[in-house]
Amino acid sequence: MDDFRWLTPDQLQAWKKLVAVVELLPGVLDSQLQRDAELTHFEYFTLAMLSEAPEHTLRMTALAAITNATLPRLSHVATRLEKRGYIQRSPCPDDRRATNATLTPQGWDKVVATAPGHVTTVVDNVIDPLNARDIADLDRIMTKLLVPLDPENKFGSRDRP
Amino acid sequence: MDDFRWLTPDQLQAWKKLVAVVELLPGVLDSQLQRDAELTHFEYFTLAMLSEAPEHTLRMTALAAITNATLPRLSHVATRLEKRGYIQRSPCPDDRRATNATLTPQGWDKVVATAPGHVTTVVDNVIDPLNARDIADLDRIMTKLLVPLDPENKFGSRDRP
DNA sequence: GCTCTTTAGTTGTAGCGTCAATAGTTAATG
DNA sequence: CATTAACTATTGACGCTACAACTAAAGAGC
Repeated sequence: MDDFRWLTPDQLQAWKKLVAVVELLPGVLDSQLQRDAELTHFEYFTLAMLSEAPEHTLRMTALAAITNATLPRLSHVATRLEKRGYIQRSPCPDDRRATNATLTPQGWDKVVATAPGHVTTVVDNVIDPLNARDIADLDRIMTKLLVPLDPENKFGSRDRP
Repeated sequence: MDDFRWLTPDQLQAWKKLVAVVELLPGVLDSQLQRDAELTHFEYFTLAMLSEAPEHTLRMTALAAITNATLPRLSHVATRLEKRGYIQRSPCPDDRRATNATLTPQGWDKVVATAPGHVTTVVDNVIDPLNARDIADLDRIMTKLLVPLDPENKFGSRDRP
């Protein structure tokens, strides 16, 4: 690490800043949501993805995919969200191995009540500091990064909405 | 979340991709380091920052700053790293409240041995997918994001190296 | 039809991070 | 000076995630 530079100075600098953002951003999102809604960002994002799904329902595997989560992680979170009455799980009729997760009316209300504060946090911390060109560049760069991070596009992160 | 768009489609898309990267990148870094060196990325980064410091020594607060960590987090990590013989803590002579963390020779060896594999992972997942313009854009955008994420520049993330 | 493999999901455990509380030290105020 | 406030660091408890092991059902090969 002393006299041999593995990354160029420009690369190293950009990398360190990316690391800083990756370390700091989750904390900012989590603490606002924890304070205002007693939800982690991942819990909120899970509810939000269900709220955008047809019939507010997705199979666990599909939900894990669009939330970029492993199945065990989602399963634990689903247990907690179900206990709190925000979602309900039911066996899938088509495939008896599968489970459907459905947003309950209370879950919908929770998303509706929580969204404004969360979006404000996102706007303040991510959208407002950037102009239109920055947003376009950010999108382009993140798309490129997701190729190796998610090689099979398993999580569908690179799809258009 | 249905008929009222809080973010424009472009903003929403860029935001979702940033979230995906923030969720996926730590796992990729952690699993390589865990597999090859039994180190978390944060542990490695902590050792690396010490390896670049004068006399391989930093005060806990300063170390927490450049690693973007809270003090309790660093304190726990320091306990583990000290037990494994990679760092040593000693009271600071100048300020009896303060503690200095110093990289041990074994800690230095660990960094030297671990760096190549880690850098390869970074290159494969972050540097190679991007061209020079992307790197410059990434640096510019991350710098802007760090303003609200780290308002007082407490962590020094925006400083030149 | 019967194995063998793959897929879907859950559960338990161990490890890491956050938060609140604490102790000890220094600086600021009157 | 004496008192209060602010800073530095650690600790313990609790919650969340990763990993491995496991159950159960669907598909593949013969």
